[in-house]
Amino acid sequence: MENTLKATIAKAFQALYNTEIKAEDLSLQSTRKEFKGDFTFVVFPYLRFSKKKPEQTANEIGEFLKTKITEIIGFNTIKGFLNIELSSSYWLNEFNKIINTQNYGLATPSSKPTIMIEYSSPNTNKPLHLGHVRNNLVGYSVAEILKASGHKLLKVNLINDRGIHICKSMLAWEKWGNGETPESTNTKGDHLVGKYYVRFDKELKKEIATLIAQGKSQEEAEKEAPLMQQVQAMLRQWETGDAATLALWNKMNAWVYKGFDETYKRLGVDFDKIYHESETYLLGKTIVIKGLEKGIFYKAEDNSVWCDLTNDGFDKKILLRSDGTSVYMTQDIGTAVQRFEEFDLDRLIYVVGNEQIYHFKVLFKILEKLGYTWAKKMYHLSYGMVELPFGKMKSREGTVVDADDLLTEMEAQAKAISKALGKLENYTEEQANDTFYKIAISALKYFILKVAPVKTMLFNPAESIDFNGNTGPFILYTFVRIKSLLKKSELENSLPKSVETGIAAQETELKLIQLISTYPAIVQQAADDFNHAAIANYIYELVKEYNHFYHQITILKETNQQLKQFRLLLSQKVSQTIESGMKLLGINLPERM
RNA sequence: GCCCCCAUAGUUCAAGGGAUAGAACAAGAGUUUCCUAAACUCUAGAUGCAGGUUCGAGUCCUGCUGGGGGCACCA
Repeated sequence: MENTLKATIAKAFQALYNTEIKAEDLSLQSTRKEFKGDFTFVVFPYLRFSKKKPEQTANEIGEFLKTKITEIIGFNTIKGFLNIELSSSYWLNEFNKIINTQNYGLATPSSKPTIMIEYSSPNTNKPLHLGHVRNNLVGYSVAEILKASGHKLLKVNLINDRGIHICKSMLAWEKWGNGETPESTNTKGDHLVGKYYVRFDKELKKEIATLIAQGKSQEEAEKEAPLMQQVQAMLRQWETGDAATLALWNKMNAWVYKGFDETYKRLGVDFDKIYHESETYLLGKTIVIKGLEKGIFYKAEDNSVWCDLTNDGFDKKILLRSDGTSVYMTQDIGTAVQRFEEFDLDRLIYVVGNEQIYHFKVLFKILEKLGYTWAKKMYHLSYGMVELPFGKMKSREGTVVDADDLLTEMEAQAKAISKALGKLENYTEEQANDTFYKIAISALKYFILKVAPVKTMLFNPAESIDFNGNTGPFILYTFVRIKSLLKKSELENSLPKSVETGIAAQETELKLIQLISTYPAIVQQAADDFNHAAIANYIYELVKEYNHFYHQITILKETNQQLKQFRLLLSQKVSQTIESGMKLLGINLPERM
């Protein structure tokens, strides 16, 4: 219909004002809800062709459209806005098309090229906190949205399993651990390792304070602290492949992986491939050396290798240390090359926090300088920090919101509310717990994903477990109410495949059809913008409109069978659209709550 | 010092250059002989400042203010 309207408007310009305008250059928008109409055409930009007043121009075009398109039952013009009103039979006909479309709103799977998306990328020295949760949820959701838009997706995780940070936990465990294990302490492995990371930091600070008291400067003290010296020695031992160090490293990392797996499972995220930094950190060196030979990079007097980006708006960037070892950038160059060699990728998306914007700009620029044409296919999907009402999250200081604790707390809250409302009677304990989990995880995911990725967001733990308002549980509630309605109707599986387009549909019903009809475009837009918040906001709008409908319109007691069936079909399609959209956010829905 | 991002009701978030800037929470007032009241209805309340571009600016440009982040032989 939008295309028909545009084509006809173009014809109107030809017929009325003798002006050639391409139909695809015209833009239509949905009429805002405070005005009557379905689609709106803004005439202001075209007044130079009509040479008439806005309202007159709009009226003339409106009249032209009305005579050409039978579905138009009327129009109104307010200033330069032409609001086109379509008949209810048009919308009911649209509805019939929609309910007979398989996987409505989703493009054919794998009909578009492959996209690789890297997300999560945790360090193995501490458990996941709220910042990681945002990363995981954003990465997973964007992957689902891109899949829905037709792309084939490769979800990958690069685990940062080596370096000084994990050595800190290892050293602290050796010194003060007394052989503790996850089993002996009944602690998740990542939490146990994190405990020693915090311990290391605490002990190091003590040493530094002592040295400063003895007259050293801050800088000297940090360098000379015995713990610092020891941990650096440990990293060197790791790099030379010292058996005992590697054994400890393997043992503690295994604890962490087991813990991460539990958290990933609980968050409902997964990966098609996992990379470990311990296996990739040497990559890139030969590429850098080749670049050096080609004169793209240069060597400093001390033998360190650099890339001069001062003509590209960046600084100079070191690529190999004077001792010949790699840095973070070197590794990223290597893994990028490896990935494009291994897979035929249309895009490579990195979901990484916005503190690394500069790093990725430099990475992409260096790859471009090296002559890789695929460098322009790389994209850094950055997201803002998660802030807390009481200050910053610092894992070394223990001021974090731990991912596992948060989920547990939210499940308890869901349970308390359900109990207080007397819901879920005659559910088994297992069924009830599954429902509490679904409610809690929906609250967390929706809370985070309704905010656009670029924004720094504030996470208030007290408010986040409030299940009223624009929240996941609010959407879940609407969904289960529809489920209950369909069940009670006893017609769920015997509804017709179409409705009579002559029935008297109410305004709220037509509004719902209209909203559902925009779903495919919303999915596409969200995919183009990598923006899960567009999906979240859309579902919320749909749910609000449905709740309005639900309160205003009688369904099961409607005596007109055609109307009753239509309302049930409409409810069913709304529930399916909610389910489809929520799946793109990684949220599964319960049957009852 | 240089660079990047953000700035919208008391608070947390919306708004593909378009109309009277939407919600939610918090505040106040209502709605259950009726399909799940975790709902619905109503009231009050906002574009940091100064210019510019445009028929039209929360949105684009410039400057300023405020907040965050980045500029390591760390990752």
